[in-house]
Amino acid sequence: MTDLNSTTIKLQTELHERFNFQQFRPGQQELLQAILAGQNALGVLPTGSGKSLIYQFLAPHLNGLFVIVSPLISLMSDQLARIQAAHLGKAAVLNSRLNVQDRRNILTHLVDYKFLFMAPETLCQPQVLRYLQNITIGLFVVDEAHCISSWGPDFRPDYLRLGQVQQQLQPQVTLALTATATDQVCADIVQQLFAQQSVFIYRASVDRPNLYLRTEFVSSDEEKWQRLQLLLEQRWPTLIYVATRKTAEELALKIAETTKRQVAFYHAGLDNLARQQVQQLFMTDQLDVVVATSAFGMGINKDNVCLLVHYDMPENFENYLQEIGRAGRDEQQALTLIFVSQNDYQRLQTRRQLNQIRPQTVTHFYEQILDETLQNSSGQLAVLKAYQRANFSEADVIATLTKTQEVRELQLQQFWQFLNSTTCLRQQVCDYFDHEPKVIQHDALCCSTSQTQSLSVLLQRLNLPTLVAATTPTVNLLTPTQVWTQLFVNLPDKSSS
DNA sequence: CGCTTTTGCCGTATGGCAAAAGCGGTGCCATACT
Repeated sequence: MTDLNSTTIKLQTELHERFNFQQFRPGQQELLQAILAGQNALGVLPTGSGKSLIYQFLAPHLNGLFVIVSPLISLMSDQLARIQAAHLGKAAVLNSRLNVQDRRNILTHLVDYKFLFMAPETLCQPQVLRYLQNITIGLFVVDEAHCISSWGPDFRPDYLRLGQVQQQLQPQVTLALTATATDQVCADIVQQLFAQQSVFIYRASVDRPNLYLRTEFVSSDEEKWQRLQLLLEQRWPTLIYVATRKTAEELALKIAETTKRQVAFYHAGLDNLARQQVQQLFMTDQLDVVVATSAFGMGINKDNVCLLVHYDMPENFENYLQEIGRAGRDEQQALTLIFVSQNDYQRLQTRRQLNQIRPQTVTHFYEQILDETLQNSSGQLAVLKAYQRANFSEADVIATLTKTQEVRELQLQQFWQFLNSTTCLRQQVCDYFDHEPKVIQHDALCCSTSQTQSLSVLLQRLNLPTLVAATTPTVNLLTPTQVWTQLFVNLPDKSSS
């Protein structure tokens, strides 16, 4: 007891002295204590709760290099910049954007570094592994660890190799971090990454009391548009999620033409410059509305989004939670609204069936038989090639994909049931994700099952914070109108494919 | 799967019609090319 208390005080003193924070966010201290005691750990902590502080804090406490696996280059650069700005230790990013010389310099001087960031694809390269196996790894961190479950099977298979890599690297401690994980996803992470090793798990609740969750039933796309217009009368920082790049562009254009909102679209077909411009304009409130695909998300930290609309529904709880989580980061009241349409549900159903990789296709790929499906789908081919690089057997690939497709199907059904249910939506979100049962305060400002009220009445009651007068544009930034021109010039089909 | 959009055919100015095509979103990496 005394020991624990004195450790607590020491940690808090250090937090204050090194980082100038008064106290830990929930989970940080528990995870730190477990790791300092030599335990592997899995932390499920909400976005913005300071996950990266954990490994930053540990730098002076554990010998050896900290290897941090991150899914996106932009996230790596972000973290690198922060560590360098705060002088927390020598740090580097390893990825394909480096030239041969820089890459070799890093790999041959690994002992000089404290933090090394990279994507799983880089980490899994035999050459990289050889260098890493020759030095002491103090901490192995898998950031956004839910990617093991959500991206591993049918998008980025190298995520499935992290467990094997972890065993080869023999780090002193391994830490997995994520913001969203059900019991099943936690089990996946534990099994894939830690196998037989013991793991300390800390899980915070996913509940966000300042988010109002609303379902809005519609029978046509026209009806969506009618209701969206009501929401765009005020100057609220707004994020609209849609299912396709095409819809993103078309809806943004429609909004620009018919409302007073400053708007842009955002999807992965835009080049880096355009993406950065949209992000920056949105961050600085020079854009009111961004219409985006799921490309808009990880690593974008705008805290005052108070209206978040799912114009098209996502295909599962996991994506839904991640996406509504981008509203109300400032703890102010925010409205999240999802259009529920039978058509959209059927579209998702048929698309999922169409796009799944069939066992026969896998067999054809492994036996090098020409397969029509593969010829028509470069995406499927890329996934299979990644599996092959990772030395998966045909049977393993088929088994993994079959299981994943069953899971995806179930996830969609569960999410559809949720949207059509009449019990508290926030309660259901917690029931779905949280490990510990939690009772939600189900008041009038909770969700659309609370009481029937029209959209306009609800908007009055919620009293969302509107933006004040437009901020003065920063020098060198394009004005939104120019962004428009720019974005339409950069339409994806011209440059790619 | 079933619906919408594009293409191809006539044969020569414009449009009508049927057949065919298309049909998602997330990002690493490597390779081959400037």
